[in-house]
Amino acid sequence: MTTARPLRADAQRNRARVLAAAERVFAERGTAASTEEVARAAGVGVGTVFRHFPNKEALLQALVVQRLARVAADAREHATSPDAGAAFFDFFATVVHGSGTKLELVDALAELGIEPNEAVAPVAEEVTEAVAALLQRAQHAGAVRRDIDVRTVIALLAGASQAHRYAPDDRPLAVILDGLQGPIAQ
Amino acid sequence: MTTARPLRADAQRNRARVLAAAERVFAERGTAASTEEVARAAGVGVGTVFRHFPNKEALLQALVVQRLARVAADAREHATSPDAGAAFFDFFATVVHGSGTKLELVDALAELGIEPNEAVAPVAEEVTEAVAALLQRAQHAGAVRRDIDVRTVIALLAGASQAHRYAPDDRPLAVILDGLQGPIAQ
DNA sequence: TTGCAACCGGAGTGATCAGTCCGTATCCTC
DNA sequence: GAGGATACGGACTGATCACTCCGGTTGCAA
Repeated sequence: MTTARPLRADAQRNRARVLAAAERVFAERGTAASTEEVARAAGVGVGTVFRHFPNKEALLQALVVQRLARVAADAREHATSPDAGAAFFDFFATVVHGSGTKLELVDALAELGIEPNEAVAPVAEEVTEAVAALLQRAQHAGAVRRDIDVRTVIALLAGASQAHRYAPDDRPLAVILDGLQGPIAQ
Repeated sequence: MTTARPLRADAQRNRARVLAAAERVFAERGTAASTEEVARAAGVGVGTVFRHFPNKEALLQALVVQRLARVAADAREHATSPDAGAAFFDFFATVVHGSGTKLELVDALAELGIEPNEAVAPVAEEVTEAVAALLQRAQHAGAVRRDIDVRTVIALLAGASQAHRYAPDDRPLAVILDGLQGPIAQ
């Protein structure tokens, strides 16, 4: 909890550049891309990358945190909508469409032998809470079936994003959204 | 199309051992695990691994082919069931449950910069055809909505498997299967 | 403006990994 | 069971990568 002095202006700028470059590079060439490649894309030396992120794992984690934070923000934005059902479904679609390579990173981390740990946990919590709020409201409004929980919704978010990569149209998403409303009443 | 002479007995045995070991090792430790680790797990020298599979990429591909072949076989098995709807849904659930790390490998290949190429294409075709047959029958029987195609089903198979990893119960699957039947008739 | 702490770049280091090579062992044919 | 073809093991090689280190640069406070 040591509140460090604020970064110097150039350091702040470089940190942001590295993060942005890392997102591009890892999305395009996979997480096996070298740190040097990231540095080059950021217009920065490798030393600078490692000064801001002690190792590659930390860089990957920072990326995951950034993305999860965006999802949480998306969820909170949709929370203000008057139509509870639409809010939930719009949010769901937004995440899937904007996913790109979003959830691959989580897998990448898992593959590297890192479980969602202390660095990611707080944001994961944030996401869970924001989605839970959205879900509960939609369920109360009768727009979403009542027999599922946040955990299931988040799993389906990951699943829908994955499906979207295999068939980049909206049909898989449509099927899942229909399923979220409930089984067809015979 | 050069039909090679059959492998010597020990070569055949070793090839199978390597494949089995590779499946275990890559599932447990990710595809970044070294070839030497695979060799050790197979009780074999690295040279033997590379004799059977010219490079790591080829080994990964062989694994993917093996798994896709299993899915195709599963699909064909279910094709004989008298209940077209149950056949389709049972098949879907079987793949998701048995997936384990099944579809991660496809991603792994993609991450390595390899698209489903000539080596994988024939099996992919097999899977597509077998699933298409199952789907068509289920649609005719009125068990599955008519506005989706094989492509979508396969994408959902991948998505459901992914979701299953995040929430290893049957709720995500149930949602997707419900969605496959159709939207709730308001 | 000056002085110094904070930051930068990138050559260098050690470790790891995919893939090769060849002397040795094993299988199979006759 | 002998001989030749086939396959094996594992030390070795070259390339690559994560990460370090330090001489030089830059931002900022006074």
